[in-house]
Amino acid sequence: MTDSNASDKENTPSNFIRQIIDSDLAEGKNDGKVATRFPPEPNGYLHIGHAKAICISFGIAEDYQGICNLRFDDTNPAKEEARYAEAIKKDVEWLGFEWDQLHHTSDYFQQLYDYAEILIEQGNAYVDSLPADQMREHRGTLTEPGKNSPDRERSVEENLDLFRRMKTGEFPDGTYLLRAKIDMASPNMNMRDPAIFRIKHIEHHNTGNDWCIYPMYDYAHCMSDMLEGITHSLCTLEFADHRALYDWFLDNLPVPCHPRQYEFSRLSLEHTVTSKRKLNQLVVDGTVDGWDDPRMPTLSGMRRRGYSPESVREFISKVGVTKKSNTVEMSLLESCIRDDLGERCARVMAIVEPLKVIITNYPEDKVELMPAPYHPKKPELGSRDLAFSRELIIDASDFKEDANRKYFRLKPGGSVRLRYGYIIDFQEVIKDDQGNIIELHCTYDPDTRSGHDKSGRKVKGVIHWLSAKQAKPAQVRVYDRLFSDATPDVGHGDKPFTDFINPESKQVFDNAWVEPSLWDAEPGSSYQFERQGYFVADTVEHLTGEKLVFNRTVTLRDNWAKKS
RNA sequence: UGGGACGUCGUCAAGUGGCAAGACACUGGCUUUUGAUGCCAGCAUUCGGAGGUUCGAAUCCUCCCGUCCCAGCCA
Repeated sequence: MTDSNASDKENTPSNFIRQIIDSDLAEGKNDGKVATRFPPEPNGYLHIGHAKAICISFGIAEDYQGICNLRFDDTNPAKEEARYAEAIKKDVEWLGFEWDQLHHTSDYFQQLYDYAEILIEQGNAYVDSLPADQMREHRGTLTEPGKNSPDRERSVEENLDLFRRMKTGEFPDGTYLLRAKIDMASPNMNMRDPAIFRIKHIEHHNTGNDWCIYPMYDYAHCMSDMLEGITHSLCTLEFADHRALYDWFLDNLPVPCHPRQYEFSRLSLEHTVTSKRKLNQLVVDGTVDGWDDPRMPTLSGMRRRGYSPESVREFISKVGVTKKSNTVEMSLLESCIRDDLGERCARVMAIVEPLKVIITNYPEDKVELMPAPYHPKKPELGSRDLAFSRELIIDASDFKEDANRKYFRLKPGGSVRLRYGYIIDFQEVIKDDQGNIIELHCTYDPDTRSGHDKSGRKVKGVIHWLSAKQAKPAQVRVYDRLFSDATPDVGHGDKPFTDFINPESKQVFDNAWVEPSLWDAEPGSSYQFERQGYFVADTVEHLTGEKLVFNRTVTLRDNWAKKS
């Protein structure tokens, strides 16, 4: 490693933003410093798209030995709440990042106000009394220039007087508006005399009733970046048109530095939606059980689903950073979590849909202990003994009455190996009056005990199982994609995205059973249920040693299921 | 119809004038007491299209086509 700027850079794929920073550093800009920020509005929960923004800004700060601030962009008290800010902090920390400074845009309200007076004194801002609807008419359209407001040539003295009276609360909401005086004919709509401060007689979660005028995003954002000494202000593509305005404020005001804004494309994921408004709708409509429902692409939902922060960061790294609109396949995310969990999770036995199996040639009260390692490739994870007895439970899907040759689990006339146990041979299927399968009768082959096989028998199928008497009851929730369509909110004309909700996105199994070792499972701990997938003990409803509740994070890859 | 941005494998994505990385997905095969994992192999004669410049173009130029974003006193 000869590059002095980088600590971990070689582990992170480069991208156009890092190339810009590299060349800025090479030119000696910003005294060789790199400062970024993550500026969420505390009006909702963070989702996987925000994870990308977080990883980019915090990741760059880490790799270039710079700083990254967390800043709550709280300029609209009508929508923001302190509880969201708390949730956001938790999510950022969960992802494994530490902010350098914690700020609120509202901390800068006084400075923002003072700079606005300078703008007025310069003749670069004016107080407008145009009602909202007329202002819209004056703005023009995408192809037609706008018209100047009648108040545009108000004197500096009058503007200053009005602005100060706006601040003191003399006027009701919507009566006056401070606007930048730029160009009503600009082809860039953002430059047609944009609003700087509006009147809102609303209590702010951070500043209380100190203010009744609040700055707009475009003004507050560039100025906050400047006040914090941000060097690279990284945001998503839809703000590209705002860059001209971002620069206009900084170019016209007497400021000590001029941060540069760069835009990257937002992340979209197949079979879900990433828009706070739509996610909120799912919560409000009761489609999901809350912002942290394991089906939600929110970070709190993914956490509850069992995604690890490492897997999310790996996913974001693999997705890359470009300016191209993109929609990533769910399979990439799933492969990241399988990789991570597969490496470190204990393998355990669990039965989601039980089917009783009686081993007819096994003594009534006999119990044998079968040693079973927790991980096939990591002996250091240890092992436990599984009880084997006359009455067993297997998964209903591991028996099929009319199975073809390709099906090599249990079937009439067939044999199967019980993992870490014996080979059993099918004898009889027992049904009730309605023809429902009640239980299976099988015999075991004493010569086939796992690790002590004297029979030389080879069977193709291996299934997981539990001894009925020792097993612990559990609830298992099986989650699947929230939407059946890959892009529920794109390309469906007038059809709302809610038309594509997957009715089977959540299945609850109340009669599930797990091996005794899971009695001690802590909330939030992950396991591989052998042959099924990765599951996590629910952080809300799972009670260690009392009530077991597991959520399916992701299935195991299953080539056989795909083919059939 | 104005402005901004973008078009490289099914999905992401390297590539910055010298002869198309990688990942996921997919398809074969080997190993396997998880139909898992692991391993091996295959998978863009072509970069939205058409011209042009050049010994040489995904990279430079011209025109065309397509997609996304912008008309909040939201961020």
